[in-house]
Amino acid sequence: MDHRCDDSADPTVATFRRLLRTTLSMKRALGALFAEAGLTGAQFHTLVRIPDEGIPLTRLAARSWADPGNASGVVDRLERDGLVERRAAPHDRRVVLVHATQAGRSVVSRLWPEYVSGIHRIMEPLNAEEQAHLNELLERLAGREDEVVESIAAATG
Amino acid sequence: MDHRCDDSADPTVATFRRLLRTTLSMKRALGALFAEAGLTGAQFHTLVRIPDEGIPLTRLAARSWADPGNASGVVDRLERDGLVERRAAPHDRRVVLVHATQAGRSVVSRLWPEYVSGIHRIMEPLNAEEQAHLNELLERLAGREDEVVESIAAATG
DNA sequence: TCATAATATTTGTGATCTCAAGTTTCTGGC
DNA sequence: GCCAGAAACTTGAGATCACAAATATTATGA
Repeated sequence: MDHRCDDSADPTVATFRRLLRTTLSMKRALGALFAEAGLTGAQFHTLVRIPDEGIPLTRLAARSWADPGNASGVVDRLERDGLVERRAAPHDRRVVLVHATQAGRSVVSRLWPEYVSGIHRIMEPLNAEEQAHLNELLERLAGREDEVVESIAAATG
Repeated sequence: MDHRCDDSADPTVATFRRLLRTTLSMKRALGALFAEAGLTGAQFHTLVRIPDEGIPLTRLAARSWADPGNASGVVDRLERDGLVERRAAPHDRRVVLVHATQAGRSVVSRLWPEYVSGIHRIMEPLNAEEQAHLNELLERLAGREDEVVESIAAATG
């Protein structure tokens, strides 16, 4: 089926595939960083998005681009490892507020500089102007979806 | 920890996050297309990479950017659904050649045009020149990694 | 007030994914 | 010819992800 389904014949498909491929290899590179600290990428990205005041689980899920059901599991494991705790929300008994523990905060503080420098290393082949251009192109591709998600999240809290 | 870990303060981190975010939403959009045919994205991308002559599983894994262990499971499920079969390789009894069945070929033939048009719809916000530029930027980010993978794969077969 | 719709979370299923063994089968060197 | 080392797969554990069903709670409208 190669003769019929040759994506390299279509530059748009080739670009799309390169987008997936590049992103995947970047995620793998960063994963090694998290692994040193005993975290997964999902756990780090979830933990990092918890504000000091705590946050409803569903809103946390939106902030980390995850399904609420998935976020629940990630929080389970973070809680098991003592990095996070669930507290009841005073105004609404349906809501579970997720808080970072002291341990969780310190893990993030320790990992954050490495995370940033890791990303800088990954993005190094592009200068600031090119990165800005990349950002603009991606922004147009994503459309307005993140604003939508963010507005839903804001309405929830 | 928001005050300390504000990614929007660093344009490089923001761009990186946008890359992850955009790619994720694209994958989700395409997933809906595959679901109609009873396939997952991994299954489609694996199936599509099987040449008519068949291909060793490890090399197929490299072509679909997957771990061999991972690809083995995907092939399990494709085989269960009758889209693929495993055959012994004549020259090396360690090797399992993965072949697409007639059913597998027809699924791909049917899905391929929708796949391509779906990608074109996703990439629509960018014109050809912008897509080419995006491709070039991503290519530089990915470095030479895919050439390396491809060369390893070629040496294997 | 009360039935009903909407929300917030959890739980369960099926599929991936990464990584680390474990098994069988070559290959190269002595 | 024999054995250590490499290669091709498979299998298993732990975690994620997409999705659907179930539960608890709050908000709404007649």
